[in-house]
Amino acid sequence: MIPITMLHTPNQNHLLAALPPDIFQRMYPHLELISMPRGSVLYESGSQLQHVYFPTAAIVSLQYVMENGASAEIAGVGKEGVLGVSLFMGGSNMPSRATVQTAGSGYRLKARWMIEEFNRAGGRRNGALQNLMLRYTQALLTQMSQTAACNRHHSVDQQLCRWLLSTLDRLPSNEMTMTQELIASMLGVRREGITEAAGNLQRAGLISYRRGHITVLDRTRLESCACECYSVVRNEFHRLLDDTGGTKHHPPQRKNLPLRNHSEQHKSAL
Amino acid sequence: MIPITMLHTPNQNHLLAALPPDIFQRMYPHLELISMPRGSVLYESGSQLQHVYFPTAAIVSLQYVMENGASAEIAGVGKEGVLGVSLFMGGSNMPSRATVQTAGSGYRLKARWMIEEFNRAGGRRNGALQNLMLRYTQALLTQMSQTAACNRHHSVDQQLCRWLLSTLDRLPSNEMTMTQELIASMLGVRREGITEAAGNLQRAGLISYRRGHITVLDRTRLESCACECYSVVRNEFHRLLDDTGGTKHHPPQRKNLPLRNHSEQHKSAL
DNA sequence: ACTTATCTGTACGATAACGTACATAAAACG
DNA sequence: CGTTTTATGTACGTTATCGTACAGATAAGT
Repeated sequence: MIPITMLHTPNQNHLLAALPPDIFQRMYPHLELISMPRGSVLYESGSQLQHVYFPTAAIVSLQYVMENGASAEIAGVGKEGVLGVSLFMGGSNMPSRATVQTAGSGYRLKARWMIEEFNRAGGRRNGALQNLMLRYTQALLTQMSQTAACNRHHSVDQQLCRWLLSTLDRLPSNEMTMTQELIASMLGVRREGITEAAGNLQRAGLISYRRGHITVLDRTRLESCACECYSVVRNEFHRLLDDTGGTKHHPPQRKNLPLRNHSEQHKSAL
Repeated sequence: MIPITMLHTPNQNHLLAALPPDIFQRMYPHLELISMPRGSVLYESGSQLQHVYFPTAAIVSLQYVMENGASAEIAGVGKEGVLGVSLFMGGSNMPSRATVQTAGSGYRLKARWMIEEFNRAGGRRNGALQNLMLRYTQALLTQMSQTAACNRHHSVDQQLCRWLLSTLDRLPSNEMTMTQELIASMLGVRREGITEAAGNLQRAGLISYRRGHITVLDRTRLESCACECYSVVRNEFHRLLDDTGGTKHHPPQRKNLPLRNHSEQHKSAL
């Protein structure tokens, strides 16, 4: 068996991979590999940030927990992102809680180091790290906006599709370890609602699952059952973060056609 | 009558007012006073940003319009904020549309000037403008998160209260010019839903209204009918932006008690 | 003053999602 | 192996919100 340390390198995180070599070299000795077991909390809402986290294999959920205990995921972060943007945005703590949703690993960096490097000026423009982090934050902003609109207008079925797809994008295979209960708490709905929605998808042959394991069988059809929110967010991430540090412009990648939602009939394809 | 130009000065916008004198002096000649009539669109989703806007009296709504035409406000911006954060975040266009919700005026600044000043390094740390803008963006992020969670879990009645309060905070008086139709499109609900919710509030004596004009009569009780979201966002804005440029820490201002929401009985006070 | 446009009130069936309760099934554990 | 825990399925009444339709009321326009 290959030693586990060989399986992990910082540039499995897309942001770390996109850094120019000189900055990465400077950062490297400060990067600390950590494992992120499912359920662990990287930081609580309101607590002081000690580190920023760059997931490589793990998926972390930013969720807001309301006073009555109800919760809702407002964004997900995987290998494409970083946790703790508030650190360099000037608030020293995050407004939400960060919980590991899919176990894996990642790298972390001390808050102080991150802040200093973020504020380091590179020539007449600011540093590439700052540039990258701000672009990521902008993408995160889009993700949150879309979540807000999605929560307002789209059905649980559509949101489940959206969630499955964006989770899939952060995973190496088409199988995920995930209970319906957990998905329900992400989407902020009842567990029974997920049972039903997932049942529909399974009957239609889009996914299959067994006690905590979901396998996506037909990604294309899953996309056509999801609301527009999935592709809007994905396209924005590509637009902002695909050209790694360059200045050339990307046109919007592609645009999914409208599918089905609250207002129209749905489940027709299920 | 006092000439209208006397009524408008840049520092009616809190961000402009919080700038250190030297930066403000440099910025001043580039600030352009504009009027923002209701319904005008400062920018469309996806369009290139030509300016950033600092409202003084106007209130602007960031709303996401879905493919089927349904819309939802994801954040509001008034004299406490700025429009066009994407500009310095690295995306050159916004993901949402910015519509003037309450007529008024504001100042704008050419995109190029803003970007250059944003990236100007001040000593070993970056400029105060950058610092301020990032803190504001962080507050905006909180607002969006909260909107997402609120859309998921809170009733129309609660959301109306929340919306009225946050609008009130951006106005000089306790009266606003606003139709139910318009509020409905902000909250992303039916107009009839607002008629009912507003009727409840009026019957309870918290507000009074007549064809497009709403007057808040009892702010305190209105707060106790709103969901926690209102105070969470307000406190975060204070925390991040009240100590203008200083480094001292604010504790959370105050914390409203839980009130009523979907899960509990509501309308009891109405 | 009269007409027209716009805004507000009300009603009613439809429906998505909820809360609750309990049954079955599949893992985990001893 | 059997027992316990955990995950999933199902059912049923309740509720918030929707969609639609239309009536009355207030402001604006001519």
